Amino acid sequence: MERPKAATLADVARRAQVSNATVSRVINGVDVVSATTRNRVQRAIAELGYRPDERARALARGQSRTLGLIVSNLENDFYLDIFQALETEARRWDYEVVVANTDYRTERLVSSIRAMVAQRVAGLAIVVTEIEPAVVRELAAEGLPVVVYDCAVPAANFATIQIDDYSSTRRIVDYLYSAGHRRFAFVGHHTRHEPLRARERAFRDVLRAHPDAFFQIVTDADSPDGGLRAARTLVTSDLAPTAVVCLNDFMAIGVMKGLREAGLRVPEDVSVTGFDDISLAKFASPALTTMAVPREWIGRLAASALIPGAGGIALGQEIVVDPELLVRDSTAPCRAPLGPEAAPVR
Amino acid sequence: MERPKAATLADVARRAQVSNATVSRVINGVDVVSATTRNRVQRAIAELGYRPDERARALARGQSRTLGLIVSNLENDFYLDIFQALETEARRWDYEVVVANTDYRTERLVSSIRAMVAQRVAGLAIVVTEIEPAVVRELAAEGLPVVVYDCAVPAANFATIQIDDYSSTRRIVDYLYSAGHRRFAFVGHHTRHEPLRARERAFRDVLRAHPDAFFQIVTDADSPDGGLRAARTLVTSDLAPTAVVCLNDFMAIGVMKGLREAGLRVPEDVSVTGFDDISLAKFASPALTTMAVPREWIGRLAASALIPGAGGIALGQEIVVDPELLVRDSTAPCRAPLGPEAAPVR
DNA sequence: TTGAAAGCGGTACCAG
DNA sequence: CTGGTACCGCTTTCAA
Repeated sequence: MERPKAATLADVARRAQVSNATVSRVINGVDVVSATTRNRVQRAIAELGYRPDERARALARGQSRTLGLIVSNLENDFYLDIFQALETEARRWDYEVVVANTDYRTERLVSSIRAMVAQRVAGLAIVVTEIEPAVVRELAAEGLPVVVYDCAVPAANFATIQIDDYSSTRRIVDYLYSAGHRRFAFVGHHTRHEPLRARERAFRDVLRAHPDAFFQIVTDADSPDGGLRAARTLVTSDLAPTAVVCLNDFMAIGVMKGLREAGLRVPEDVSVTGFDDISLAKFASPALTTMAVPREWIGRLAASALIPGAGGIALGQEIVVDPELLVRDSTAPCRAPLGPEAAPVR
Repeated sequence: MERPKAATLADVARRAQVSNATVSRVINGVDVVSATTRNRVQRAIAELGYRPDERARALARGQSRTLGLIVSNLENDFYLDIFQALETEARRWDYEVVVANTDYRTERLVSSIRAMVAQRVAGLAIVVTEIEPAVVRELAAEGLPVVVYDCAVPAANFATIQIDDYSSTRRIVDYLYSAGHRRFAFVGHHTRHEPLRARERAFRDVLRAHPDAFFQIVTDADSPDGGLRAARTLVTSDLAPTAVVCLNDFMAIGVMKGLREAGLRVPEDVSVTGFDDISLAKFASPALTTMAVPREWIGRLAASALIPGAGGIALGQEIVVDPELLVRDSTAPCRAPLGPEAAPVR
């Protein structure tokens, strides 16, 4: 039982009694091929169940029609949504897209980039938190069209999509503060990614400006599980925060679970906020107050920036998106007695 | 600003003053190349930033090292988990994997299959609900190694991973019945996929065997949103079910949300069950009682079946997995007064 | 309108 | 141990 190897263009040519060139012509619909010849070829194609080898075509053409996307973690809907949007847009232009998952590991970022380069993708979108200037610099030299999210890289072949993490987070904290909260917690995940650290920084900066506000910061994995563990830490802390600002929705889901486990009600006892507005945010109970990041738009934009003629942002450009605060049911005015019951951490 | 095209093997050969063959040898680590030559070549490779073109390699070798995976919907963690597991296993054997999403549409299944064939993937895993014998039959002729989940296709180049949907669902319903429930609802999604219909059939069969049990069936999209809408239907129905059996966890999340919206408590007022045991099931509130399908294992198995020498199941074989019932917090003994308050539907 | 042939970037067999 | 050289499957001049 040998595996029958697929028919080739030459097989078709032989069967249709024409040259390879002619078969190629009808496949690509170029030149003027006489109707009779065309029919003969098409019949041969059908009879043989012939499918052109895309790899060979790309090789011969010297250009591929596939885009690469590298993300940190598809389990986080934030990344998945970007993938879907990117793919939808790419498909419109008859491009394919291959995804790679880094699991937040720089080594995998590196190997994924290498793999993409080896596949000779037409363009590469990088949306990860573990990005490092050094690894990306290598790409700049490559000359490959690249778009990176939330990480400014100055290079002629790079487009950048930024989001103002700092002021977005300020908006969240301001909102919570004016709702009367004074004891805060920030739940983040380990990362050296500057834009993400900016969320934490904004949190700190806002609260430090208020002499009557106190806060603590806890860090865990970027997952509901991480959020859950973080919440367990929070509930046993002295600060007893009434407002928990989460780095993103993915962790917030776990945080709420952890709070509930401890018998605390959201938002009656504790307010919780997320970031991203993943679709699940709506289904969390209660529905999560969050910052809506337009992932759909970002994905499309990235694709069109990578596809020549798709009218996206030009390489070398930088664009910044502005998220919107969505107040849902996980936040409420503070009902706790004013003033800390304990000393603030940090 | 022209995009500099990547260095080729020939460039390296020229720079290192050796033949193409020798460069190829050091790249592949085959044959014995003298240390000095090897060094010279490696230096040239480094200096040029050379990366072998994988497409060309695959073409020349006559075999690719990438696996294809086609799923219905990556947003449903069930599929995502399979993807991750498959990829993990594939990576172990130095294979890549490309995923395609069909969004439950047969047309996209067809075009995805064509695309995979065109890419000349080494093997293809199909895990979709919209599978149709006709489209798959085309593949059988292709001779491509294929593994399909939950859809028996007799062909020499096909491996099949089955799950006993019927008896698994029976187990769930039996459990609920013995917990005292008598008024049931089944929440499914539109599908002609036989194995999925079997879940509904099992539900029906069990309950029809109990003269004192009543039930209704509602159908919507496979998503939390679909579940939400289904729940809204349920709460306004005359039957007022005390136990809701969902086709899967993805929908169950929405169902619980919908029940809560209507002021019903889970599990005090209504018990809810899912199927799959996606990671979010744990984070739902309350934690979902569900049937654990070993996706991790399925993904690995699929990969190894497709990779020669990986020791997976042989092509032409069929294997059935046995899910396990996980009783968590979304189900409880029935507290409602016995007997239906309305006539059963169907 | 159609065919011959030279690549595209590698691999691998055969000599030397 | 190294070089020469036919391909792999398809595209694309260049002529006919």
